[in-house]
Amino acid sequence: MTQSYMDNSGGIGVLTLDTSAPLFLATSLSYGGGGILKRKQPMDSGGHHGGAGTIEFPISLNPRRDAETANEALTSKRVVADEVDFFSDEKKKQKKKDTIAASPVETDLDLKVPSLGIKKEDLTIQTGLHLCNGDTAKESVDDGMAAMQAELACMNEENQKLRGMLSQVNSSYSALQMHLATLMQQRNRTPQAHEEKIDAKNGDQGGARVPMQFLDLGPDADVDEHSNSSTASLERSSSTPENVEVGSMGYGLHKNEGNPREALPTATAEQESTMRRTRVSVRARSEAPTITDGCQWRKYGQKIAKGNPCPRAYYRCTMATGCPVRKQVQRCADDRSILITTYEGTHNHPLPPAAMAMASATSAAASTLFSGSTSSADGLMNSNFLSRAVLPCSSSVATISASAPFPTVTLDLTQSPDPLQSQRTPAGQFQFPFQALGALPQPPSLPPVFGQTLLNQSRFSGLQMSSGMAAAQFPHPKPQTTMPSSLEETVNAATAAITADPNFTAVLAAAIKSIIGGNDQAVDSSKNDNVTKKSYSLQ
DNA sequence: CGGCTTTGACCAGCGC
DNA sequence: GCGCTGGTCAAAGCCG
Repeated sequence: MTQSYMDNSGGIGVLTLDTSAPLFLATSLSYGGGGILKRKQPMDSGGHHGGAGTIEFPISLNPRRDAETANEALTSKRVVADEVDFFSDEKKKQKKKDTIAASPVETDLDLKVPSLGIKKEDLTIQTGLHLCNGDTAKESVDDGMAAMQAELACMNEENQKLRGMLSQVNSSYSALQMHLATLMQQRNRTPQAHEEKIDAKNGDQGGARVPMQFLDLGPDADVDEHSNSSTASLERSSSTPENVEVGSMGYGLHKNEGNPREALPTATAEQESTMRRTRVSVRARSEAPTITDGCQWRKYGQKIAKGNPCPRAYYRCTMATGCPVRKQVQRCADDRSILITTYEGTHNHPLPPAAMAMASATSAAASTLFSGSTSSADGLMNSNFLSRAVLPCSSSVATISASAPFPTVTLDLTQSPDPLQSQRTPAGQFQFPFQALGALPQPPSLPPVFGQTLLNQSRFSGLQMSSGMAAAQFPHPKPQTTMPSSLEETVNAATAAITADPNFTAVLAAAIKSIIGGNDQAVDSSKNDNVTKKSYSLQ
């Protein structure tokens, strides 16, 4: 028996459950509201049952929707089983009469599924019968019933497996979130010591203490209340998952004008200056002139740069007067379909959730660059983790260039094995994957924020796999007790990163905020028609 | 009419 | 010092 979990990046995916158990009836169950639960049981031409069937139902990339859909799916599968039982009990006699019919029979039945809240009239079951005539028909009916019983047993077993997997993921999230919370609390307990370190560090410079913060997740207007540390932001987000509206809360990436105590990665003035000039380059495939990053930009110049026939366009942020953020957009000379967007500077104003995605990503990348020695193992690890946690939706690579005039972090989103991962909108516009990530509300049963991060990680790490790859990677998983190895590795990597580098919290916070940031686009994400499928195989 | 894009000019940094 | 290059400015034009 094979289960395939197929996902897409646009909000609707398909969970396919392939069953090798022979089935007699071809049933198709659908319900309203855009969802589809479909069981396909292909029959051979001779009318005998055989071959693998598939059960498909939609799964969104939306964690909350995923959880809900998964629950629905589990419930729906029971519905299928129940209805098949119902079918057996109530219609069996009539069914046997109908088996003489030579062609498939489609019967619409009104169903009552109170647990799903589905209107009776929206739920129909279509049953196709492929039967032989004569004496073989009765045998086929009996075989079919037996096969159906076996199928029901298999489905029940699958339900248990899926529930086990869901429970496992939930527990993993909870454990990791607890770990994160513990680390955050430890960090909060020692701000004074942290400040004293800063004082000692600046003492030789005449006591002039320069607020150093590249990554600032707090709002301008309310520094005290929001205590613009990523820790506070993270905890607040965790504690109030229902009100996670980054934009409305005034969160944005901007230069810290306030309390140095809240500076996360402390740095020298030289470093600060360097960080202000630090650039984050995003490579993505897009037919659109620019990527949709949520900010408002005004073009102020265009140049033909040396070595690239494609002109380089210069934009500056116009969301607030005096915002120093600028970006350069240029197509790759080697591959014109690749759009290279380079961001520089930090916003001095709150950002809309959609813009938080990119801003957080770039800021996180830049912070990663300066979170300790970039040449150290930590730095490399963080960069590696950045590419996995901040940009888990693709096989993106975060690289740091020291040869450029200014330090440049390059996030390559073009190396996905599946070109659809580039999140192109129907209009061909590229949307930063974070928006797809951020568009995902919290699963109700999962811990907020961090759990979502990991959920996204696991989801998108899966997105990198083709069906074959997935099958190869998870040939015989044991869903009751283990989670996918990629998720496990990612969790381990996250844990190691957190424990290895205190500055990583800043990066992590930005990454999490990135994912939270685009919540308002959750609806839009479902409009994405581009389907990127992943597949887990359960044997 | 305001906002935006286009585009040539200007400036600064850097290497030779 | 000169030339090259990247980056920015600002006037002109376009557009809704």
